[in-house]
Amino acid sequence: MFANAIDAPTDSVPPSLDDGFADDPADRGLTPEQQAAVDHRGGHLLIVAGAGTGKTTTLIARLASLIASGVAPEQIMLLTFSRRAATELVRRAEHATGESIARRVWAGTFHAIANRVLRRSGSLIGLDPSFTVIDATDTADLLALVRDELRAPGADNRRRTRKETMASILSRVVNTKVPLETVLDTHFPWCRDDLDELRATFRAYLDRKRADHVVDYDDMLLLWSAILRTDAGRAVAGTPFTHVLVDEYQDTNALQADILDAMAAAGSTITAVGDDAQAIYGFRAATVRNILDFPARFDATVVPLTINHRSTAEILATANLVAAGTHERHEKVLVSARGTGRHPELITCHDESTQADAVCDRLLEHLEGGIELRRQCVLVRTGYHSDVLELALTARNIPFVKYGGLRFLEAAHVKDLLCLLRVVENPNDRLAWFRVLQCIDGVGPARARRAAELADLTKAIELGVVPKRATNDALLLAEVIDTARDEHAARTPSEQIDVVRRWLDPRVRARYAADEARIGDLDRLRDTAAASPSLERFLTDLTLDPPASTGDLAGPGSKDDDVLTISTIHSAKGGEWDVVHVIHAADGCIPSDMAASSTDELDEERRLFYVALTRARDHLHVYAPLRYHHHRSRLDDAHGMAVRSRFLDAAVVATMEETVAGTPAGVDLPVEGPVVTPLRAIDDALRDLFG
DNA sequence: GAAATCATACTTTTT
DNA sequence: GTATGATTTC
Repeated sequence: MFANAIDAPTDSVPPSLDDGFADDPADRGLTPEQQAAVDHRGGHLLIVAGAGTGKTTTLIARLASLIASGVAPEQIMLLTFSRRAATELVRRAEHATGESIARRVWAGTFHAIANRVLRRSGSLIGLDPSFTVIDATDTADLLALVRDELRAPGADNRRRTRKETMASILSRVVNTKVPLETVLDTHFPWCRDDLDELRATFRAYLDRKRADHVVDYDDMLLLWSAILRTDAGRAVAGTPFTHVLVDEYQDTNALQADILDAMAAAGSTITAVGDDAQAIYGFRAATVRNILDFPARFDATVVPLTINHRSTAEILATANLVAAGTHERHEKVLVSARGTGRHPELITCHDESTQADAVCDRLLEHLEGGIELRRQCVLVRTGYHSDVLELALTARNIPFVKYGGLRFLEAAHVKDLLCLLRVVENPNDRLAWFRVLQCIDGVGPARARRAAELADLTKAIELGVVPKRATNDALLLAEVIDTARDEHAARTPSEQIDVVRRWLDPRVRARYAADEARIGDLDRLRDTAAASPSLERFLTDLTLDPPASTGDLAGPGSKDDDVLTISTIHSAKGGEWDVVHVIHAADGCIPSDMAASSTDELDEERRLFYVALTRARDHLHVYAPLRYHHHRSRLDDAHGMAVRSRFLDAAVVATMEETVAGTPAGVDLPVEGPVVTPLRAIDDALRDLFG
């Protein structure tokens, strides 16, 4: 999955990104409304595409149509939400046009395209083109690092803003262009007292980033936008593109709208596609205003797509009712072109493990009915909601891949390796140095900071920053880095990884538990690196397109197997499945109790639920467990009572078929300990009798 | 003075 | 399972 969609698209087919049509769109006719969107010429265009209305199909057809009417692929920029979507779009457009356009169209996420623009034209604004891209956790780490440096000795020991929170605050400021003080007041009131320290930290962070030739996610957009605001930049990165197509426009932010503004000013015609009812990235400073204001801001033609080709009328009826509860929305009712089918099922489950069993039962029923696992999907609000289910699936030998919620790149040993590689690639990267140096026995934060400041390990050893007993170890590290960096040797990324691992592996084994599994992770990284042309590309691809599923790094083999998909709702955006199982439809899960404090947040949670429901083509099962384990709550280790999701109000439930799994609600069972079904309890009692 | 170790609290969603 | 703060050890 790391192959760059821009330059080297893969042939791998993601589980499902069909959006309205299971077959190739070229084989089907377009509806009149779709055709209108495809044929539009002249000015900017907004396609308001409700769920399942064939948005992707239309976008592909428009892309193909533009090329057919003489637009060179090089003049087209295609901005998508995920790299997976970009790869898939281009692949299908290629099929539709019969031309080899994959290497010619500029297709990718905003961030991936920004990377390409910055590598090429960053020097126009004084950016070293060999910069390193850092991810959100690096941003947080770097913020913590510079804050510690700023902190006066003997300062009070009050609890300070968490580093991840600092990163969120900073990101919101950058992406919304709203002043820090206002952002604190509106979104982070509990950090208000930290205003001064935050201001100073953000300034120091900025200086540090620039000095180290390091670029974070928000910089990618910010600097791209800045380049487009120079005459030279516009000439190189703007004017050459006569058409810019943007997918999922409802989930873009103010900065991204600015970029489109600049592209339009440079002469590009913008086509935006999106659905305000599916805006689910407000937490990342995306704003629905972008899509609502698009027609006025760009003086654009609006073409709505209202015919749903995906779901049965019953599923759509339920989803429409859920959407109707959103406070600020555009009135819009989707009409199904699929005809009638089964009613969505609402399964009230006694508890989490009953829920897991109920899901497995239905999965297998559908499988016997001829619907393969790959045509089914389990959707969750947060990654750990599927923990219990995953155990049950494993126990029943049902294979699955999980999308989203994966923290592979955040595992300590993985970060160790990546930082080591970053040091090889960019000697200025002091955050990477800081981490790498602490892998040396006898070097902690204090020494690491001083040595990182020098950004030169040999010099640090000479100056005695490293304690005597660690000198040999440090010399070995310096040698390994030099060897991997040696340009004359012209090593491949995999070979470079092998070189640094000669030093790193023994330390990973010594330092961490479950060391063989961790070494295995490093092996898999090594293998994926084999596909990258350079270390820089490997590192950049990894941060811009982190492994999204458990299968992404697993290597070949699973491609042809019939595998179930488990996904967070966020990661399922744009996907569709014949059968969809939405689990944990309980208050506190959906909506998440982390996001239930304001109307806006609740509306976003409701849209999230709507997105989940509208992924289903034929069968929709919604599960509401009445008890579940609060893994991470203050009621630690207690089984809490759950209430069915507030989005499942009486009117919505009336459109569904209600069933019960496990012990009916209201029967009092032991709250603690393993919950058993009555039959099992009887059997257990018998077994006791048997002795 | 700095590093290693222990104890405690916290854990949404993602480019 | 991991990040942070306090405590002990080097």
